Amino acid sequence: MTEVCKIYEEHLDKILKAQEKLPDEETILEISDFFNALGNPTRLKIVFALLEEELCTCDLSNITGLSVSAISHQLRILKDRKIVAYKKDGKNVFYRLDDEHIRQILKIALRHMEE
Amino acid sequence: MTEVCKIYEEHLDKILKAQEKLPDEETILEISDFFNALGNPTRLKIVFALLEEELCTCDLSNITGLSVSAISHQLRILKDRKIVAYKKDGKNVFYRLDDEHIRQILKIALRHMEE
DNA sequence: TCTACATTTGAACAATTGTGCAAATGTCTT
DNA sequence: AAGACATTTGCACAATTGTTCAAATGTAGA
Repeated sequence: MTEVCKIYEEHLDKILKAQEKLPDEETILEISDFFNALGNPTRLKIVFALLEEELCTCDLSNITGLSVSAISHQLRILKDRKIVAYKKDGKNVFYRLDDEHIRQILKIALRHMEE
Repeated sequence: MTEVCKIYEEHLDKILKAQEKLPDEETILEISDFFNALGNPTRLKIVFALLEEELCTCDLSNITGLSVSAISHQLRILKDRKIVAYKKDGKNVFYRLDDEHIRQILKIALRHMEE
């Protein structure tokens, strides 16, 4: 950052208070990573598809029309960010949503969109 | 996409059902844009700062330590995605969260992180 | 062990993104 | 009208991202 604007005396309080209340950098990064995971059409489609029932990589490829490889790469991201969990079954790997929060957030996001 | 894996006979039902239930492309893009807006550290900091009270571009620059220009660019994105609203007051432009859904979603995301 | 197929992985590459800089715009005060 | 300062905007550039391809790995069955 180069440019710095003047701090109004009267804004100083707000600024210090806001800075204090801001979550620390690490928390910010965790939460933004979480939203970022949902902030991509392919990954969001995967998550929506998993709302109903668990599906394997191949199913998700067929559902979305994307290559198995592309799906697998995105599944890794969703897995790392604790949005999906998986279970191996023979040659297949079945993915499911990792917890109830995901469903809640999707529901609110849908409601938010309908305005 | 090049590689396509075989559809299991027994998975065909799941696949068709999932495809049917999937929101249409436009909705997917809208929702992923929404999450994407929150999925960046700078923008998320702005949103957290605005949880308490409305702030102007300059305040947000001071709070985050980023240039006024960088903040302004990110505010435009948050504005376009209906996450923040603004009001002009003389030389200043004050931003605030646009609706209650944002607060709800942040609350759930925080809870999701605490596990 | 060999074959078939599901999945993952790493490299490569185009596309997108986030930031700072400089210039433009807007608004208040003198 | 001129100066001061907040904000926005367009450009440039480095960094990140999403996809494909090719190769590697894993697993079941002949």
